[in-house]
Amino acid sequence: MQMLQSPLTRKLSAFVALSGTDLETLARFHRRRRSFLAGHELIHEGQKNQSAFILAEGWACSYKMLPDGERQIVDFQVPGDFLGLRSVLFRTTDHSVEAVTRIEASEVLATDILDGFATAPRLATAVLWAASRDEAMVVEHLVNLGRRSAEMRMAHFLLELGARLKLVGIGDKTGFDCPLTQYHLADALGLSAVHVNRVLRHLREEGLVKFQKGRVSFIDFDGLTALAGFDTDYLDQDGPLLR
Amino acid sequence: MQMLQSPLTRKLSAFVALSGTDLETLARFHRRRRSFLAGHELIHEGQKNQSAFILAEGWACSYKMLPDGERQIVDFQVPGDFLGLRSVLFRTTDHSVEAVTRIEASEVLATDILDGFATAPRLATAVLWAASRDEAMVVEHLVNLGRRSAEMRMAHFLLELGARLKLVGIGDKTGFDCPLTQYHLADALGLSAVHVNRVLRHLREEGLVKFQKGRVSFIDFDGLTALAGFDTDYLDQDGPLLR
DNA sequence: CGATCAGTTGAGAATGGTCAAATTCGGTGG
DNA sequence: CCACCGAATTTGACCATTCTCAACTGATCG
Repeated sequence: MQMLQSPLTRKLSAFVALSGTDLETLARFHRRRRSFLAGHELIHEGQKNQSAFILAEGWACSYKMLPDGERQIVDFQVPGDFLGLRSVLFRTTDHSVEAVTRIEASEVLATDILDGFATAPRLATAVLWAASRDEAMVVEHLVNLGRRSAEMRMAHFLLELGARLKLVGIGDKTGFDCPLTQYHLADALGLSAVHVNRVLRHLREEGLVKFQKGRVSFIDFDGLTALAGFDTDYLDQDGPLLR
Repeated sequence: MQMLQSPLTRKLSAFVALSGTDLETLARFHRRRRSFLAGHELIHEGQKNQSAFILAEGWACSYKMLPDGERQIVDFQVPGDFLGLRSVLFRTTDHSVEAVTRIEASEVLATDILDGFATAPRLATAVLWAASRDEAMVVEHLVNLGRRSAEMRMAHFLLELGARLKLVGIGDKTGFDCPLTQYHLADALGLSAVHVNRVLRHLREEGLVKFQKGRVSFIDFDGLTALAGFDTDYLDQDGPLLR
């Protein structure tokens, strides 16, 4: 089985050196390749026995709807991220996942994961690490919503996305291509779309970041980092760790 | 090893029927019993190789501090909950945990958990479930902060705590004893302590819920549930599941 | 019996929301 | 190539939720 290094492999390798068995098991997660159009809902809140996916190509977002029709985006997923891993063990899925762009993803059943854990313990640790990292991002997002101003939220959000994309080889310190609309940002940051627009303008006028025509450009990276109080520690991605 | 059923055992059993081996392994997690005074910080953000704890008695809270000295409480822990499980695999811990009351907890090392996973796979699944459930609560909390008004946040928060405590046998439909101050609520809900006070007064005047002298009393449970848009699905606690 | 900490209340300010209307832009059909 | 459409973005005016500051009450504790 000779596949090019998948984004997930790349990400996990940044945490732990994977053995041959690990890589084979991981490769087995990548049978059942699927592709979905932008806007398609892969995972439905309230669904029973939902399987998970590994995102290979494109962007997705996970969210919850409220009774009044409002939406809160919990996180965006980029290549190498799991979709729906959290509630693979739940009776009913607690959130939905939708393709933001056209995406390519591998479907993974709950049994694949649990069996894989039994045969490749080091991989299990790596997947646990990835899940912990996802949770750490959700936690940081929560802090963002609870205690930061609209401007800091936006700055922090763009910096986090930049850091995550760098890890999978998309984008660099100067910026990244970003298919999100201002409505996506609003639903993620707990703001109105109108205010998102104002915040983006202000950050642009301050000479910190630009978000135009589907590209985020960091103008003053350090200034932005300082404004956001951004610290990459919670992403835990400073070179491989063995244990 | 014949110990009375610990709150964690009780909680996990609500998810999966544990075998003898599982229970023994679980019991081994409960060596290294510690006790801490109210206010003690058990887990420090930024610390390396921090161990985790299982809370047996009392309340704790996990939080992050911001550069400007503000605090965001991510979650409260009640008996049966893990403390610091998320970053047991991280180089540096991404959050702090502090005892709200005097607490009793068992210290668990990263190796205990990983070795335990190898010998008791069903227990591993149960712990993964518990971790997923913790994450689901953080996600619901995030939705709370992003898209709900102060009043709905408070209502939702009190209902969730009530549901969690019922699962471990503390409190019931009429209410529960609650050692939190209004400052705790403020830091958890992303509000000022002043506004927390006003919101509580309003909920009391509406005849929905009372929080006085360390006790939360549900007056109109259904009305409160409707106001909050509270749905227990994400807690996934409707009777045991085998698989 | 001060001291301290949690809770309570009021007045004014600020951040961010709502509503409504323009403007830009990428596509699409003629 | 051009007219047109819908979606995304932009801006203004006004409004509301929540914050901040400040003062006061009440309980607890040495």
